[in-house]
Amino acid sequence: MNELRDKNGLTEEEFLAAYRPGDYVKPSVAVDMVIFSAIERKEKNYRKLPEKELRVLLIRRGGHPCLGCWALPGGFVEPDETTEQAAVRELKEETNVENIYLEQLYTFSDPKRDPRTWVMSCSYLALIDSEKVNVAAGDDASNAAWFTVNLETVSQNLTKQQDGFCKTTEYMLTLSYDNIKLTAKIRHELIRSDKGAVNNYDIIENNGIAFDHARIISYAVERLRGKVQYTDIALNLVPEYFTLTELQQVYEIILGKKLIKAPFRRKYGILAEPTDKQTSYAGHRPSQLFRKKWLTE
Amino acid sequence: MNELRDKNGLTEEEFLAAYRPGDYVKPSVAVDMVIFSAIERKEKNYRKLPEKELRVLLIRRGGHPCLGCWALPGGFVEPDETTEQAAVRELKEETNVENIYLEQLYTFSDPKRDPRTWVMSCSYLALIDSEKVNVAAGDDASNAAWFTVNLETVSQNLTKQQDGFCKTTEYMLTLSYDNIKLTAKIRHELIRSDKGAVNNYDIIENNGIAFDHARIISYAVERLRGKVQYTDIALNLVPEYFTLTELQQVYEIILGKKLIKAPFRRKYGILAEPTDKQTSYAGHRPSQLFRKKWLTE
DNA sequence: CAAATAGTGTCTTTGAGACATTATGCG
DNA sequence: CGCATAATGTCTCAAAGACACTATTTG
Repeated sequence: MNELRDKNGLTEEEFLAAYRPGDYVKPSVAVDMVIFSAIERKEKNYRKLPEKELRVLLIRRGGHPCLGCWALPGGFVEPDETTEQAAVRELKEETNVENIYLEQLYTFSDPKRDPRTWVMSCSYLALIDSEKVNVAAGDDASNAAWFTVNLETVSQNLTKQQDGFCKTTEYMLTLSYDNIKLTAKIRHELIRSDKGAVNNYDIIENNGIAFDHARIISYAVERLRGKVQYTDIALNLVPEYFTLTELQQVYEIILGKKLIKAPFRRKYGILAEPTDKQTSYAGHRPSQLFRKKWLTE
Repeated sequence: MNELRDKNGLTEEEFLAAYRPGDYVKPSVAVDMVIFSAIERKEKNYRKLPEKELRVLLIRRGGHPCLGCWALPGGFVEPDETTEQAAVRELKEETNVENIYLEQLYTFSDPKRDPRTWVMSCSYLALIDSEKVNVAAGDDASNAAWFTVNLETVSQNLTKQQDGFCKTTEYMLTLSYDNIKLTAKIRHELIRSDKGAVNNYDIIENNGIAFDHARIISYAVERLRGKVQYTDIALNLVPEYFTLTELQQVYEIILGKKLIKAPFRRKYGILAEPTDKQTSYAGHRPSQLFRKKWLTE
């Protein structure tokens, strides 16, 4: 607190005591959580290992707008909390989950993104391991579901311009659960030149995904794809004891491609600490179980 | 727009027509811009190359709160614009700069970060090349200045815990301009375990930097340090024609360390397209001039 | 010619990619 | 015994780090 006086002769203390907020229009600020998990699909052949899938938790909207559509869990930020605290609180209230990995993703602020009124969304990326998944959304299970996530590039166009370029990429996001299939096509236009960088994202098709949540989910997948390669973030998707093959599967479903075993283990084996436990009765050679070894730098 | 009716029998159209925003307390949302540039220090020895410094544009506050302190340029978001559009508008209004690189940084939302009222800050990282710097803040030059940025780790403490660790790092941020020296010490506590990841940032000392802007600037430096290594973002800090040594200097001041010439050119030479121009009368062998070659992927 | 930087060559080390080989519990 | 996966060895290739050497303009 400083003692300087402003042009009205007030100290900071006096100024604050006299301060009345102006009558400006303010936005509502919500948090939306993209909660991912790596869940095993049931395998018919008893000898084969189950395959994992990347899933996201969605909640079916029971009221307008976007009635019947599927939306990310979320809620409004309250005046005595940070957006992160709001995310933690909503996570607990809405999905009954605590103590999971959470990081701020991006703040979406298109004034038309909510048809009701001006609502910004500060989005969070959350990761939860497959053992905690069953707990999630226990209360309201009929309106919550773990959708399998698929994000694919469907077309790309590159145009060179003077001093830069323009690249247009179209992504198809597919979310499936039982016989429900939600899709969205997103167009990303990137213009790069001496005059700055412009990123335009547009949802150009949307089937059943509420608000701009298709865009938020796509953004989250991209963030996850990037960070998984140079951080230990993937450990949050794996249970307390895990095999290296399991960890590799997590990488494969995030990156959307098969990886080769030996180099994978060389690179990401540092994330795992061997234990004396093993898997058993798997119909083939047992596998050593590991524990998480978080990177400290 | 869907035709489903909600529990009150309304279609979405009817619902929206009847919609009245609730009377909840809402935050103000501001944008704050961390505008960096790489500016050459005057060199006394005519033969020596000038050295670059990483600088950030700050504006001296003329009113409470934080009267007399130096703050990031910024302003409030208006109801018909995105935060990005607000950043572009404020940049033009407040510093008279257009067409520069801009990317969203982070949304800071501590409800106490502004002593007046509840104000969130959606911060942006902006980069401007040294040739455009003179224009910046032309109107209000006496209250705007390019401060030299220094961010150093002053201590680090690592404690292993069950299933994870806790790391505490203290950073010293020093901003200097003429004989003005602003400093802040920031403590970052990172707790990582099966129960999630917690990041606590606290400003534990602050001399002359407004609000939580010391934290925002530190965050921006870290983002820049990270991104410079795997993107072409550094090109935004270099003029239309530049030498590879100049580009290397930009990397060096961002990363805070000397780099070796040959490997630097192998790695980042792809960002530069040779021209037939050269520097001249530099007191030593002239250097080839390059133009920016933006990465298209 | 000397100062100072420009620009290149190359050795070493590291690590990723690709593939092959050996090992082993289970039914 | 054979299925399916576990675990490791090794060759190749690409890139980073480190250092040395040559080239060139200017005062």
